[in-house]
Amino acid sequence: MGYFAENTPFRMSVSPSLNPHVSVDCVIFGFSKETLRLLLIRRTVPNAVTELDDSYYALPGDLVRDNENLDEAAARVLKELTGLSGIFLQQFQAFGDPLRITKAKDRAWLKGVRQDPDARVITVAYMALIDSIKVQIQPGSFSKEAVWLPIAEIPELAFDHNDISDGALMALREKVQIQPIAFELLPEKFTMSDLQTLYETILERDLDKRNFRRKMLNSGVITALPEKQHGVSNKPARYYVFNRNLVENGSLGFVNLKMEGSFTLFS
Amino acid sequence: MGYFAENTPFRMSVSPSLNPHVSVDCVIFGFSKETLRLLLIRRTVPNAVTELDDSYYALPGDLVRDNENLDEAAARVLKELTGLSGIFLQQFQAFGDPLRITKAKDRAWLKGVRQDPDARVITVAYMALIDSIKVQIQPGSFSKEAVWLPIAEIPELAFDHNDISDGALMALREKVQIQPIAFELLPEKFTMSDLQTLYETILERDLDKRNFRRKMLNSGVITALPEKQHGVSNKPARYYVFNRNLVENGSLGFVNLKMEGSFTLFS
DNA sequence: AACACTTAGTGTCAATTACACACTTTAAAA
DNA sequence: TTTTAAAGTGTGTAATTGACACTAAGTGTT
Repeated sequence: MGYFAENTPFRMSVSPSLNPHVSVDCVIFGFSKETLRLLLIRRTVPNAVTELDDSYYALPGDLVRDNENLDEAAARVLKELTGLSGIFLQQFQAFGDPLRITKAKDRAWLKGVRQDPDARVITVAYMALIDSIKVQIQPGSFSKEAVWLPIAEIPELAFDHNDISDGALMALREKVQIQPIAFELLPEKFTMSDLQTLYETILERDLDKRNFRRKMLNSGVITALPEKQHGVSNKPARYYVFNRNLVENGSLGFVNLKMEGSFTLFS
Repeated sequence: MGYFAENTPFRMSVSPSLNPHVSVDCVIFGFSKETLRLLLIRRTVPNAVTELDDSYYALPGDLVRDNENLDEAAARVLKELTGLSGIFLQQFQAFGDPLRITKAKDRAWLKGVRQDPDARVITVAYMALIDSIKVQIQPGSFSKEAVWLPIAEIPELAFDHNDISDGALMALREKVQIQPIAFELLPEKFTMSDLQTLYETILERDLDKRNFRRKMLNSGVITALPEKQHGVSNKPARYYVFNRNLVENGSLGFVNLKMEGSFTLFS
């Protein structure tokens, strides 16, 4: 019925198993010590000949393989680095400036690592939301070293990775106001204060405690547990869980953090 | 200061001027006769040997050139087809399934048109919002024929273009509820009823006339003109214009069509 | 000239939701 | 027993939402 033998996905003309022209990069968000953080890998430039440092940070990423789609490639990168799967991972933007890989340090690294270091590479950027406690950096993955850096302290990164992480942060701020996804950054059980601090951190503004609690509880996205904190030297806080099921089957609407000057249409 | 002569963007090893691995596709929305429409091109399959029709519809798109970024490529495709530039054009998703170009008809077309018809192509999809009156299909562009088809009547398209247009429609529905972009589908001057019908069409639900007017006027996104309709056989409607400046400099918040079950956080 | 037809345009009230605001409770530590 | 620190709780006012039906202003018809 066509040009191929049945069920043979076609793969020709493209080298070993990597597509040398398309990569994925993951902007991995975590939340600890009241700060939003990114998981970055440290690269060492092979036979560094530049006058600059011989190491620098980058977003975890990789070329896309011929037998996987973009989502799969991103999930693979995430899994190889953190050991985790089933994580919130969403494509948010493709970056394809022809000059995105022309910085000297980047080119030195590419020379040591790619067959065709001059090939133009388009990258599809994903953002992942992780409870950073769960992450155990995997040895033997593409980087020896990975670190959680507060978003306020991100240094100059490889390629256009600063653009990408900036874009991810903007996308996160917007999405968090529309869908209840912030929970992905917390452990299963969390206190109301944890949740509020998280929102305040992402949105960079203070929220009223009583109004916040009321909204969250009325909305039905979280359920109170009987359990409370132990061993804290103040009134122990109650634990809550996120109602994943309710949200996923869409029986719940969407979060709607009202912003300055917003307006609303209606039926 | 590096590996290249000053200001020389590097371009090597990649064939003539097209990147054979990355394309852009444009989902071009228009609004006329109270329906949302897509601008599609008709392709003819060269030396059709299949038992199937020898022509079919596709989204306008093209391979990305080596000297342009993704946005530029999309703008070029849009301009070549419609003659328009400066149009609302926003990237919304990359599609990269390895099997996206394996359908028989697609492959027949690729064989007639691409150097390496087997190469895997990732495509970056854009959505454009156009006042369809302004479009004059350009002769000599990559398709002889282009048509506006109501979204309810979109046939089976090339490649994964049905997935792409479905995705665009979903993205449009969401964006329209967050940012005042629907105006891009109307002429500069429009009546309140035009605007309401547009929203109703996109959202597929009825809105209350009086409440709609109140919201739109209070929000400040539109300004009334002194001018009214002429020659209509009923009470002539007032014209309004969209306040592009207000919206673009962000002095205005964002549209917020409230949905079933939504909730709001606050300061 | 009167009337029919069609779409534009307008106001109010009740219910809901937003937002501002301060004190009491509960535990551990001193 | 007192101190310290964070958790947890309620009310009143203002703003917004949403439901609802008639009049106004033109053209076309008789």
